[in-house]
Amino acid sequence: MEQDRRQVEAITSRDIDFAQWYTDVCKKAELIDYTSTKGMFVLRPYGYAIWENIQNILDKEFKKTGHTNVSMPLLIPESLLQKEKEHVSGFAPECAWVTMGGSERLEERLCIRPTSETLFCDHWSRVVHSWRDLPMLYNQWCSVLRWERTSRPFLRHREFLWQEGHTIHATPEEAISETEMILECYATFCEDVLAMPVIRGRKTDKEKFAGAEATYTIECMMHDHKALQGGTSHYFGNGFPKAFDITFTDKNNRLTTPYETSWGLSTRIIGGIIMTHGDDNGLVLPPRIAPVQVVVIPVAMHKEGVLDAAQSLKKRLLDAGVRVKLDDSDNSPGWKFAENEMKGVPLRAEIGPKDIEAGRCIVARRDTGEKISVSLEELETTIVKLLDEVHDNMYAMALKNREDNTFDIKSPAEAKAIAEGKGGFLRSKWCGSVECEMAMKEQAGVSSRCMPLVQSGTEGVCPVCGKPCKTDIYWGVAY
RNA sequence: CCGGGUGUAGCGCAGUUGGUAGCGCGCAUGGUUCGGGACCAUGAGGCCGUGGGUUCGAAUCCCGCCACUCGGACCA
Repeated sequence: MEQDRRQVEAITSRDIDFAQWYTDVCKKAELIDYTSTKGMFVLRPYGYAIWENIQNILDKEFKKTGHTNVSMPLLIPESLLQKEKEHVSGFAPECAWVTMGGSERLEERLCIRPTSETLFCDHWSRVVHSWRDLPMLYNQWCSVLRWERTSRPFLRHREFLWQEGHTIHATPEEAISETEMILECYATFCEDVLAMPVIRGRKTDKEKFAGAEATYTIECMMHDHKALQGGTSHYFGNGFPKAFDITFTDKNNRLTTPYETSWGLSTRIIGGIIMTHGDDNGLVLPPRIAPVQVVVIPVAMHKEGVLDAAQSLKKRLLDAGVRVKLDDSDNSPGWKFAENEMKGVPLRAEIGPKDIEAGRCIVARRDTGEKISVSLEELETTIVKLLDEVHDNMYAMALKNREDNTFDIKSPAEAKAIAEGKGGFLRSKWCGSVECEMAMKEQAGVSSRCMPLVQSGTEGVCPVCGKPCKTDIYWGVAY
C-alpha cells in the first residue's frame, strides 16, 4: 500500500511527546510562524481568525456590561512605572526599554508596556474629579511586551495580543463585584464557547498579580494533566489610586480615593484550546470559534453536477449562518480530509455523484470521526444541531479528563507521587501559610493553582503542617 | 540564566579518511485522476545558521556567536 509515501505532514503522537506534538500542531495547522525576532511569532491568517472570533464574542460581552474600548500609549516613562513599588518589582525583570529617540539619547527611558495599569492610573489622575465620573469601565485590545527567557507558541510570547480591562470605582464593594463579574464572564466564555471546563478560584498571596489585593483566576486542565490559567481578574483596592494620587469628591463633598480593578485574557488561551482538545490528527476546534465550521469537499469534482451541488451546499449553509468553506482545490479528496482534520474543522461535508443521486451528503465529525449520512432536505437543521453536539461532546470529554485526573492528597509525598507520575490536579486543605505553600513546591514540585470560589466548608488538616483548617485548594504543575 | 538536542532547497533528511552538494516530499507547467494524504512527463529551486581559525582546499576539523527545540530555574 505504500501508505508512508503519501504521508505528507505526519505529526508527533500526542501521548509519546506532548510538547513536540503541541509545536507540530501549531505549525502544521498553520496557526503560527516563527520570525527573525526571538520569542515573537506571526499569527497566520488561520490562527489570527481564531483570535478575531474570540475578540468578537468577548467584546460584545464587555460592552453589554457597560465597558468601552480605549487606546493607551505603548510606552511608559520609567518614573510612572515606579510609582507603585510592588508592581515595579514584579515587572521590572521583564521590561524592555526604549532609550533612544532618533539619534538622541532620551532624558528618561521608556518602558514598552508589559501591562497598562500605570497608564490608566496616570490618565485617571487627570480626568476623575467627582463621584459622578465613576465608575469608569475601560478595556483595550492591544499587544504587550514581556522579555521572557524562553518562549513557546501561544503559551509564552515576548509580545502577545490580549485585552486588558481596567476599571475604577467609588467603593471597594463595587470594585470587588466587578472583579467577580468579569471572572464569571471569562468562565462562561471558556465553557460555553471554547468547550473548556474551568475551575473558578482565587490565587494565594504568593501567586497573585504584582500590586493586587486579590487575584481571581480560571484554571483549566490540559490533556497532559497540566494546568493552564485561562484568564485573570484583579482587585487592587486603592493602592494604585493612592500611589497615583487619584481622588474624587464624593456625595458628601469629601475628597476620596477610588478603587480599581484590572483583568485580562490573551492569545495564550488559544494554546489552551489546542492542548485541551487536540488529538493525533491535529487540531480540534470548538465549533463556536472555529474560523471554518464546515468544510465542503466535492468528490469526483470533474464529474457533471458535482461542483454545482457542492456550491449549492455551501450557499445554503452560508445562508443558515454557518461559517463554511468549499475546498475546490485540485488536491485529492483524501488529502483534503487530512488537511482539514489537521486544521481542526469541526464538520466535513462530502458530496459526490453517489450522494447527489441519493439526495444526501456525508458529514464527518472531527471530534469523534463518526460519518453521518445527511439528507439534503434537512441539511441546515442537521448541521446546526451537529455543531452543538460537537461542542457538548468536546466539553464532556475535557471535563472527564479533569475529573479522572483530580486527586485528593493528604501529604506532600502523596502529591509528589502523582505529580511525577501521570500528573493532575491535587486537591487538599490548606492552612494559609506561605511556608506550607513553598514546602509543597519543594517537596512535591507543585504550585498552588487556586482556592476554588465554591468551598466545601468542611474541616480538615493542612497536608504539610497538619494544622486543622477549612480552605480547599488545588495544586498542580502549570504552564 | 543552567543543562541536553538540532541547524544542508519550502518541509523531512543523506552527505564516507576534508576535494566544491544529493534523495524523498512539496512547488511550477502539461496531461490522466478523484469516496481517506493519486499518477506520469518536464522544470525551477542551495552564501550547507553565522563569524573567525586550521588547510592548497571546509557542509565536513577547531573556537566563538545566533536561532529553534526539550528539560529545569525564573516568570503570567
